[in-house]
Amino acid sequence: MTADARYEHMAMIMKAMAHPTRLFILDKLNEKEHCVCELQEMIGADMSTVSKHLSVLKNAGIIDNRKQNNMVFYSLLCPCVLDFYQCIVKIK
Amino acid sequence: MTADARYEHMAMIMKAMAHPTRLFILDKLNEKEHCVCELQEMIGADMSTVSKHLSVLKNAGIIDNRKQNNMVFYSLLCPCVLDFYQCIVKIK
DNA sequence: ACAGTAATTGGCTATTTTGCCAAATAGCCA
DNA sequence: TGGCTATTTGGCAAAATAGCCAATTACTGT
Repeated sequence: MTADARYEHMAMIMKAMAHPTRLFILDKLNEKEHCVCELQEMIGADMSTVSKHLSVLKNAGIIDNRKQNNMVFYSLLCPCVLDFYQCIVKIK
Repeated sequence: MTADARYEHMAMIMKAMAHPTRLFILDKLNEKEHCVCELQEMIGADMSTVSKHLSVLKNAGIIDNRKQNNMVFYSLLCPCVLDFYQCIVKIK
């Protein structure tokens, strides 16, 4: 993997996280898995909007999902992404 | 600071980092400070483009600068932002 | 099969981001 | 002052992103 490709890959993952709603979602999934409707309730946006946020995180490889009955539960694959929070609070 | 404001703030900082060129810049500044012209040489883009990338990082509070003669040297304020790299390489 | 709930997808518009060029600013040296 | 280099800023067009609505898919229970 070239250096360029590595920066592209990292940027893709960071871009996936770089949204207030998606950071909120990651925080919630760090506690336990949630279905889309639970997250929608907490966020208050349209369900399609929440679903699209989730697919951004899934495409980046940060979260995964499983189907149960007619619901889809999402879970956090890499809890380490949240370690970043400690660094960020030190900024400014 | 409300939870919403915290997510906004974190997203702003992550968005500032979420670009291949800006991640490259942070990597270089982690070794030592650099002037804009040195970074431009390494990156190969227009100097105005590099300057704008730098101002995005500066506005986010991640880097700082100092003037020396007619050059501007940039330096990394929060090396901890690079700790994130170790987490990202584990993804996918 | 039918109705109901959960989720995703397509389409659309508004907003933001990106990166170039050109112009403006600032500091150096002769 | 004038010319040179380094940097920033404004403006613009292309591309990406966000979030809503409507339509579709999928699974449940009757």
